[in-house]
Amino acid sequence: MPDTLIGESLHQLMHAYKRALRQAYADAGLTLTVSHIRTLKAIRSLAPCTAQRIAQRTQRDKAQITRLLHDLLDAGIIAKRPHAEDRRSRILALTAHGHGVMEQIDESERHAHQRLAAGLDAADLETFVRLSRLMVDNLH
Amino acid sequence: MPDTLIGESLHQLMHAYKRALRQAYADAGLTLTVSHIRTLKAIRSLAPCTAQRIAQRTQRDKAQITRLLHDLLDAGIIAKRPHAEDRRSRILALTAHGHGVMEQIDESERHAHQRLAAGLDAADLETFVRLSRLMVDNLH
DNA sequence: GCCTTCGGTTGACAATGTCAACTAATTGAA
DNA sequence: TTCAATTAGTTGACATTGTCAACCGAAGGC
Repeated sequence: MPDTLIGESLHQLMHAYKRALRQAYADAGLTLTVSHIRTLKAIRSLAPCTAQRIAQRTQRDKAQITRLLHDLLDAGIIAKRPHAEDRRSRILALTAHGHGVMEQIDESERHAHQRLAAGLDAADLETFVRLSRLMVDNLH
Repeated sequence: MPDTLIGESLHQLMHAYKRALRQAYADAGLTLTVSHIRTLKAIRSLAPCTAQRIAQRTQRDKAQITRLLHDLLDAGIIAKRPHAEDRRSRILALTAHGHGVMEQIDESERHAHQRLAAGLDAADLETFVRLSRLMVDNLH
């Protein structure tokens, strides 16, 4: 098994996946980028949460998170309130509007994910995720 | 199995993998980017080949390929010669210097790949690649 | 010969990623 | 209590990666 095969497979899959996502979002009339949407999913999943928590979850640079959050706040998709215990931090959550946007996102991704997983059964998918996780953990 | 789990796993794995690669290249004193190196690997694998072939293999935009090839030609890592049958095209291959650089690249990646695959056996890796390929094909 | 398609180039811009410097807040040790 | 070290988030600057368009000359098909 040549090492390069994993790397190349990953690159190609990532490109293809992102392209599929972008197409799905564009088809749904969503103007948000993959990064914005990924951040929103993290917020939904972690809500209520802080910027730091999102950065940890998504393994992204806090500077990037700040910028993405700024856009999402401006768009009224998320809202912030003070953190009860830490004045440096804010608590973030989806707005009602944001919940609607998330539904659009979920709907638009449905097709992309169905295509991605066509012909793969639940065990395959679970294996893929499990192996991915192992590899991520290996690199941390 | 929530759809978002695959996507999020992929994002995280890709980020981690690229970071590991960049670190490995930097540690080896290589100044080439992940994209340059990926292009070189394609050339080595396909040599002799054309820009178009590389673009196909790596699923990248031909404009990007042109730019990357330009850098690699400038650095003397690859060389070009006329295409026997198509005056629009050139045949590309690694130079002797380029072969040396590739050895450095392989050496530097060794560690990163070992870490990536720690605790995974050959069957796991093969499964990962197989599933990745299936998914890429699904999206094309 | 003519028209369409194609390989590669260049331009322009968007998206994503990294690192540094900074401020204000928090924490923990003395 | 004090103070130094650390931390959450912000801003700046720049690099890397990705997309799409326009273009030119070459190739291919009718």
